[in-house]
This record gives sequence, structure tokens and C-alpha cells, in this order.
Amino acid sequence: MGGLLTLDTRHPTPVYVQLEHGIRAAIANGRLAPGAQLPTVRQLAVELAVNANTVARVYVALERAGVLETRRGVGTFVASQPALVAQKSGHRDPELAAIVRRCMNEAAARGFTADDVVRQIKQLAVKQGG
Amino acid sequence: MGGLLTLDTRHPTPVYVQLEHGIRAAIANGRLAPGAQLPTVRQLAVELAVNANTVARVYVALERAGVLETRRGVGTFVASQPALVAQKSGHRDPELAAIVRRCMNEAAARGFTADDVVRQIKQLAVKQGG
Amino acid sequence: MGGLLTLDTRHPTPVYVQLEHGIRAAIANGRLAPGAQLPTVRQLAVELAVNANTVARVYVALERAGVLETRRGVGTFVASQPALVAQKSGHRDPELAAIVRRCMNEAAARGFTADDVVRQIKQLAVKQGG
Amino acid sequence: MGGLLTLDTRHPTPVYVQLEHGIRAAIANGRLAPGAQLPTVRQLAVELAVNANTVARVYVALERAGVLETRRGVGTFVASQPALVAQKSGHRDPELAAIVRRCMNEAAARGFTADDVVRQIKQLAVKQGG
DNA sequence: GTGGTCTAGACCACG
DNA sequence: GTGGTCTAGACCACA
Repeated sequence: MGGLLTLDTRHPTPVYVQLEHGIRAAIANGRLAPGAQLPTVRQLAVELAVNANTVARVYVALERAGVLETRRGVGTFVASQPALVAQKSGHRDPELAAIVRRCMNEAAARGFTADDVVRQIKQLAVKQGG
Repeated sequence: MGGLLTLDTRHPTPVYVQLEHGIRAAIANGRLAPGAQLPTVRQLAVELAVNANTVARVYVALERAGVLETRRGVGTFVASQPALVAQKSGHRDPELAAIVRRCMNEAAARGFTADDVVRQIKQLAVKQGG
Repeated sequence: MGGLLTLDTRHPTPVYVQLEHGIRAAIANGRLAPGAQLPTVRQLAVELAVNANTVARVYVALERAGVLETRRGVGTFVASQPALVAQKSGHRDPELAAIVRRCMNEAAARGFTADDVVRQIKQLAVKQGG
Repeated sequence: MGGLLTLDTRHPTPVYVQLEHGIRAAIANGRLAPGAQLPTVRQLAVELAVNANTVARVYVALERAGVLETRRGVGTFVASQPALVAQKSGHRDPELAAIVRRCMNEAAARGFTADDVVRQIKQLAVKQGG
């Protein structure tokens, strides 16, 4: 479970958002399988050098969203059928476009080209065995 | 100058960060040439439906960074030699990796695959690649 | 931490500039050591009788400049290695000359001589020279 | 009359304040003698690369203050007995102290020491034949 | 008209 | 409690 998630507390994206995206992404691409156990709140808080309350709040939010399941006294697990995305029809292009636009802006703002980004994505995909 | 920038005030990324990235990116890919005048603070504020102070704050920050130049009472312009990137060395891969990782997490969290993202990037590049 | 800074809101120099100069100077001459905690935004705002946003703006600018470090929810601190001066080269004489010229003009405009100013500087140096 | 004044339009001190201080200082230290003619508004505006309105406003303010005299159709002159400073008693130390403190803060903020400043003042005094 | 400064006060993220 | 973001609106300096 080590290094499953990476946070950048200096980035303007709130920590709890990075955390939630990271967990959902890990589930979406299979690094966390349905039923798998997550680290305890405290473990993850220590590993990420973040306040435990922040982690706990994310776990609760993901549980309410049907992505995680908590069994009292046992631990937190990926739901057997994690409710990841609504997947409502094919009209989700605008959403993807917005995500990509922001990402490309941030990259271009720091001097990276579209090719740089694509190359990096493919490199990342290999590591994660997408 | 219409539609130069797009904001999503609902996204967790602060408006002023989206704005700064958007302007830097527009300069980096040539949509804003060195010396070109930017929209006035009030114009851009109206166009993007945000407060004028928010725009002004970004302009000031970019002037401090050497990206923009303001002439009192005249307007705001792209610097003749915009200082876009620190370029402190060649060790910029971690920075790019972080940007891409966040983007991919956000995309995966919403059910998009790496291929979806790459496809969207190429589509975007065509539009503004001019 | 009392009396660390002095402001003159009637002087044409903007408050936030006086504040920034004051903090940088306090660090430069050791009254604020690397790692030391600064007053909270609200504390300093009350102490100096200015708006909290004005103080926050200065703290943010100094963090961007690498002079201060903020820890979310904890406070603001002098960076461990504060980036005080650009020191781009040895050609800093014009900068010093400009500062001194402005100061001497202001002093002369009010009837003080160069000797008056020098005497006052030495007196000030004794007080805070510690 | 060339180079009598120097402005820094990028400095936070408003241009009109720099201008007024500069003129008063030039009179105080004899570079502009009582009765001497000043450049025309337009000449000075061109020389300093500033809007003529700004220069004109300063001339008017200094005339109202009894420092300058305007003879219509002739030009602007230093008053025969320029009213430079109230010079009310010896209680002006706080004023001088404030000026010096701001100056020293600005200098220290950029990495200059009290000695640097004093040295520069003496150098300046020689040039101007104080 | 332009940008620049400051205030007052709301709401959010984090510890 | 900390700092961070945003709004609304006032007033100033400059062209």
C-alpha cells in the first residue's frame, strides 16, 4: 500500500480533493480492487503527513458516495460494487474537455508542450499497469 | 479578445490560479504575443463574471513575475520578453509528472481513461495549435 | 513581538509596501530569525490598525518570493533560508542610489540636511543594531 | 537644467510626490536658486516621460504652497523667498526619524546595510555640492 | 477611461 | 484557532 497516493500540500488544489481523486483513481484503474482494505485513517494520515481529520472526512464522504464501505472495528474497504461514475450517456465530453484544458493550461504555463504531457501520460500508464 | 480564457468557478482550483495559468498558457502558445495588450481589468472581470479585484490581483502577480507590464493609466501588456518559466535546470520532470498525475487522477476519478485524455489533448491541440 | 513594525498610513508609500519592507528588513537584520513564527494575520492587522486582507496579501507575496513559509492552519514563519535579495550581480549600486536619492529628496524637501539624516541613521542603528 | 530630477515610475511612491520632493530638494540645497526659472510644464513632462497634467498639478500645488511663482505668459520661477519648511521649533525629530526608518527598511529589504546607505549619501552630497 | 490601494465582511480548508 | 479566496464598493493616481 506504500506510495499508493501522492499529495502536494503546496498545490492550490485542496488536500481533501487530491485525496478523493487519488482514491477514486486507484479504484478505477484497478490498483485498489473491490473489497480491498484501505489503510487506517491514522496510517494514511501519517504516510501523507496530513491531519487525520482530513483523511477521515474523505473516507466518510466516499462512504456516503457508495465508493467505500466501513465495517466498524474492522476497517475501511473498497465497496464490492464501487459507485464510481454516473456514466450517464455519452454527453460527458465537456467534462473531460474542462479537465484537460485546465491541465494543459497548467502545463503550458510552466513551459511544457502538449507532446511533453502526452509522453508523460504514457509513461505513467506503463508504471500503473493501466 | 473574446473567449480567450475559460473559467470554472465551481472547480476546486481557485479562480485566480485558473486565470494565471490561462494567461501564461495563452502567452506560451502564442495566442498572446509579446507587447500585446490584455483586456482591461474591468472588461475581463465582466467577461468572466468575477470580481475586478480578482483579475487585478492576477495582473499584479504576473507583473511581479515579469510576465506582464502595466503602464499606469494606460493598460496592461504582455512583457516584451515575458519571463514565463524559471527553467532553473533540466530537473523539471518531477514538476511535469505532478501536473499529469493530478490531471489523470481527476480524469480517472470521473471514469475517463488515459486514452480518453490523450485523445482530448490532441483534439484541443488542433483547435488552438495555430 | 510587540512593536516589530511601524506604519504611517498617511505617507504616500502604500501600506502594503511599508509592511513588506518592514518584514524583509526585520529578517535581514536578525530581529526575525529563520524559522521564527510571525504574528498571525489577524493579530498583526489589529496591532497595526489595518485590514486583515492587507496583511494577508503581504504574507502571500512574501511566501511567493521565498521569504516566508506558511503551514496551512498553523501559521506563517520565516523561511529556513529566506530568499531576501535577488543579488543578480554586482550591479546593484543604481538601486541603492535610487533609494537614497528618494530618501534625501524627501528629507531635503522638509528642511533636513544630509548630516541630519546620517546622524539619525547612526542613532537608529544603535537602537536595533543588536 | 538637464537631469535635475530623476523619477522612477515603477516605484510605489506616486510620481507627483517624487516630483514635488525633487523640486523642493533642489531648491533646499541650492541647485535651484530663488528667482530661477523652471522648465516649462511641457519640457519637463517630455524630459521625465510623464503626462503634462501631472507636472502641471505639481507646479500649481507648489505655487499655492508659496514655493514657486508663476508669471503668466512668462514662465514658472522659484519664489524669491521660497516657503520651504515651517521649521517650527526643534520638535521635528519624529518626522526625520520616520523618513529615515522607511528608507532604512527599504534598503535593508534589498540587502543593503546602514553603512552602504551612509556611504551613498556622502557620495551623493559631493556630486550635488551640498 | 486606465490600474492601484484599502476596507468590510462572508465563506472555505486545515489542525 | 490558522491562512486562503472571493465579493462589493470606495477612493486615489495617472493619461
